[in-house]
Amino acid sequence: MQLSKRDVVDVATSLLDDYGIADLSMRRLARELNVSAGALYWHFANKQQLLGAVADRILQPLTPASGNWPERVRATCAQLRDALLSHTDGAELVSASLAAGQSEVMTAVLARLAAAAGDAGVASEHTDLVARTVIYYVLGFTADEQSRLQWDAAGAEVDTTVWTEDPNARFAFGLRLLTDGIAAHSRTGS
Amino acid sequence: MQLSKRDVVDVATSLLDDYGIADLSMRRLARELNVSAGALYWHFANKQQLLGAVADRILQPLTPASGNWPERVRATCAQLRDALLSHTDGAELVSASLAAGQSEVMTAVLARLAAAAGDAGVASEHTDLVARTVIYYVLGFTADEQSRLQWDAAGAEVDTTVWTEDPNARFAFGLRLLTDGIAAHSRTGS
DNA sequence: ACCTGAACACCGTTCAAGT
DNA sequence: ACCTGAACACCGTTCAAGT
Repeated sequence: MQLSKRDVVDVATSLLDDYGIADLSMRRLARELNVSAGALYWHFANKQQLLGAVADRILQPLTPASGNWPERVRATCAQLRDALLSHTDGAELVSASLAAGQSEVMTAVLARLAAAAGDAGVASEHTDLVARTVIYYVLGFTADEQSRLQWDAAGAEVDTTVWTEDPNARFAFGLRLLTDGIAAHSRTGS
Repeated sequence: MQLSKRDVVDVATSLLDDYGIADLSMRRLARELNVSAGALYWHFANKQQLLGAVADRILQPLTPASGNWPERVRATCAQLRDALLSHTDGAELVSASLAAGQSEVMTAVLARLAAAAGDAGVASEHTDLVARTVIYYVLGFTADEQSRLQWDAAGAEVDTTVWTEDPNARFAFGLRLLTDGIAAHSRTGS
């Protein structure tokens, strides 16, 4: 049976879920697919591009939100965080793909957030930066949260000093900071 | 001559500056130091820890700022960004070390920002999150900026679509979003 | 068009043995 | 105490050759 891009990405995703990003190698993926490592390079130019396709698979569940701009920002960020938390090292993988410019879905999400910023009254030359700032927050927060969750699941007694509050509430609080900041920059208020 | 931790970190930093993080390997570093690769493991438990030491070296120039809380936040962020931009892949390296919890200086910076948030009137159970949110922004923004700069220096015609504005002004604008958001959460106003 | 097999040029980490 | 040398178990990528 011939190898399809879809098969490759599916198996890569399950490898990611089971063993994490550090063990997601081209050679191991090829072995899992019963194919030689070189075969993957017929379908993908390099590993970065393959990881970008996995990132897009992870981000598939994201759909455009409706409502006023703060609702749309909150919904988009919540969807993004949920998608990242659904896969081992999801935040790390998507961050890397964003940095490499290899995720098309991420580009669409950025555009969605920039449009919301525009509706908030942010000047057009700044909407992209506002969108990126929101994304930096979601990726940073979720990468942190996920590494703690995974450490924890691995049986370590993570310091619970002041980390007692519900992660959802913490996430919402940090996001509120950003939406309040955006509102302060708008011509019309929230 | 005996190998000292300082020598190792110094040479690692110059290797980083000259060839980037992808080429900063334990074996290459050992070669540069005229030592076997195994020797490094007498001084550092693993690569992550060594990279943490390099991160701390990069962050050495950071000093506690003075002034009212928004001034301290701005100064700290400006210092951080400057330090990151002074070394090839600086933002990427420090981000990784922060995630791994291997940078002591980063812990100190976080504490500084949390204190500023406290002065802004943020409730004590949220100051750490506010500090982290600011750090996510600086690291995200600077990693973006640096990858564009380095792509550019490598001779590529990066799309200059709406990217025309001064990076310093863009950085300040995004940071303003955050400080405005913090001010909105304070009991006392800015 | 799609894939294999072998090669190239590397990795991080460990550890017995040496000085 | 500090380091070497060799080994273990891997990497990403290329490319002539096969079907």
